[in-house]
Amino acid sequence: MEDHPQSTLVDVAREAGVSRATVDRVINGRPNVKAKTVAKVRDAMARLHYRPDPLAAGLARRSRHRFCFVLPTGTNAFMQDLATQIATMGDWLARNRAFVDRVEVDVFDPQALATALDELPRAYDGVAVVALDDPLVRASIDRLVADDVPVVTLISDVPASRRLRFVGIDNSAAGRTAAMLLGRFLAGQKGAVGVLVGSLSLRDHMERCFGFSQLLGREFPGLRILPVVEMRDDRDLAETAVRDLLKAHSDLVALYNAGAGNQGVAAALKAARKTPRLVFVAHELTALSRELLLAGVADAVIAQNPGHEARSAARLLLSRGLDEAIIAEQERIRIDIFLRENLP
Amino acid sequence: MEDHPQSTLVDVAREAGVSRATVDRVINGRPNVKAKTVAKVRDAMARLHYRPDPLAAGLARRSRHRFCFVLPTGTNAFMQDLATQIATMGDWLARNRAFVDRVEVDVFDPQALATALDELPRAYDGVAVVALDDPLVRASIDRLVADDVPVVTLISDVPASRRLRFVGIDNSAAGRTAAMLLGRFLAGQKGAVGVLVGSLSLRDHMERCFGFSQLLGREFPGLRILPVVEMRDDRDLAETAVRDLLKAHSDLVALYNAGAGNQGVAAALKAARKTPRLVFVAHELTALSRELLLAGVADAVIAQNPGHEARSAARLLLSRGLDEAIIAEQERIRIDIFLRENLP
DNA sequence: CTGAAAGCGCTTACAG
DNA sequence: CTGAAAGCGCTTACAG
Repeated sequence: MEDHPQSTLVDVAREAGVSRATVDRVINGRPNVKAKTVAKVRDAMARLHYRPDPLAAGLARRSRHRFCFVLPTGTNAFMQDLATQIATMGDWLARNRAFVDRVEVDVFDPQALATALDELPRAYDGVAVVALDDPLVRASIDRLVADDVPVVTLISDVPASRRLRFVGIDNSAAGRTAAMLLGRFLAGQKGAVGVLVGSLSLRDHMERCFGFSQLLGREFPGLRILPVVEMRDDRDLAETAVRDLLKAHSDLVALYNAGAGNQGVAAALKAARKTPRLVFVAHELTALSRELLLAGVADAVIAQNPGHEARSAARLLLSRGLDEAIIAEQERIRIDIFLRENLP
Repeated sequence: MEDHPQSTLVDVAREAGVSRATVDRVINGRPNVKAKTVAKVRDAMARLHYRPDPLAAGLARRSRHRFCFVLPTGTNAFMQDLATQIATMGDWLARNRAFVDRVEVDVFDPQALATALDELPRAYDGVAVVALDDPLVRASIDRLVADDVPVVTLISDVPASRRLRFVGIDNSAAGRTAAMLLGRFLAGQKGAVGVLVGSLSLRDHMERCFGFSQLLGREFPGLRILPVVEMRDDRDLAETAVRDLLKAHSDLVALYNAGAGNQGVAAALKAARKTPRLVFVAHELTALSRELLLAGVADAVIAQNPGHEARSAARLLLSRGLDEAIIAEQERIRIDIFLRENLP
């Protein structure tokens, strides 16, 4: 059992022959200390292997962290899950003197999102936003950052903005993953593949499509990708879209839904009663997609973990406020693949 | 922007008309307080929405947490990764006044592991152990727990023991997942399937085999599972095993390695140059398995995240020491599926 | 059964 | 440029 002796700031002060206030100045890089004194203190710190206690510092500073999470309105199951996860981490955050507010905005309206961001009190110590890649939104994010409010983008990125970081998955890779599974599950079958998205002006949906087409085209030449259908993540529009695809293409063998609205897709597939079943790959683990997987309607679900993403966003903002290092590996959001067998 | 006013213990003392020491007694359930006083304090706490500050409490208590992680010796890449991840969280732990030591033992020797556990200083505030499901080991774990040292099992469980919790994946489900992927990738092809493990007396390997056979037998009747080969996670033994399988079964179409030693499997597959390629599913994401995936030698890798597991074990032990709640969802270890396309 | 006082390791005015 | 003193929110002996 190893020893872990901790020397304190007082020990360093004594060793260096200065006061605690001076040691504090050196540790925190505050001004007005003679270079010679700085050196003395640094030496003492090194000799004693001093490691400051950030918890005590936080207490003395009475520091609090207020964060704001900006989420899209609506009943999308994934976003609801995300909201729940944010609420769930409240206790943990409170223990770290951190608090999060939530704001909801229409995700399909860049102007509304930009305004919401502009109206955010600059007293916030950090903002996490499910963004829209739009010049207006980008400008609003940059204004926040200019006002010294760190911003992380969540789920959907605005790469050109000055956000601290993007918390989400590589959506092109997610699309490629979907294509690989779908292609291999079809195993040589030839035919048409339908692709649905909420909107091609949503960066994440667009990137999934891109990755999907890219890989399918390269690896599975027997499969023909049909023109992408936008259905605004609406289950009725999705249902109609799938019905139309089935009607128009008798050789339809598979479906990839890069957006929400799986309820509609499932309804159309059920009504069609095609044999052999179409291969169907969807996104996000929800009560519904889980059911579809168990029922054998969906073959695979590509997912990201909203709990992980919420905590990661909070940790990043917190680490910024506390000036602490992060564990990079912990903040990498993975592309999850779920089959019926590895459902959590 | 919401307000988050915090009342302190002093506020509660004033409101209840008692001293801080008494409030402290009530908060922490210490004895020697009149029921009436307890009630007064409770009321005041409720009125002020008082929430104790665990960081300040930790400071005043000068509490430190010493944990010990007991890992298998050897050069197994996954275990090395686990060791690295444990080291990586040192900084974060230190900030929380926690420290971890590491002990290494031969994983194939129950007696050695039991002795190592018995010899662990009872001053530890928690132990995480990559266990062996053996009566000797179980008894040693139970002795630790009896001595008031909480234990979590890591990666491989001892379900009958009194361990606080198991940090790892559901290995039967992992085996089923492997079977599902392998079966679907074969897509109707008939033939023999080879299965390798390190040892059937390792609970995790055994459970993977079990899940694998169960699902393959049920869902893919065209595939014939060959008798399981034990190769002690040794690359040379693994290579020989695969060579033998290839020689003995001309209809071998797929391979599942539930253990380590993928290097040997890959070498044998390479030497055989069979067309069409065998479908090969392996476990754990390592430098090698990643390469095999990229090279198209392995079709899928079933994995667990050692960084997540190390942090989860530490969080569980820490939450025990601090008497704090955990976020259950965060401590669930997922069965990861990696294809070439979603490699991190 | 209860409280006054000192202290945990650091920071913050304030004085010089 | 530097230090003495008070304080962050809680706990710990000790006294009564």
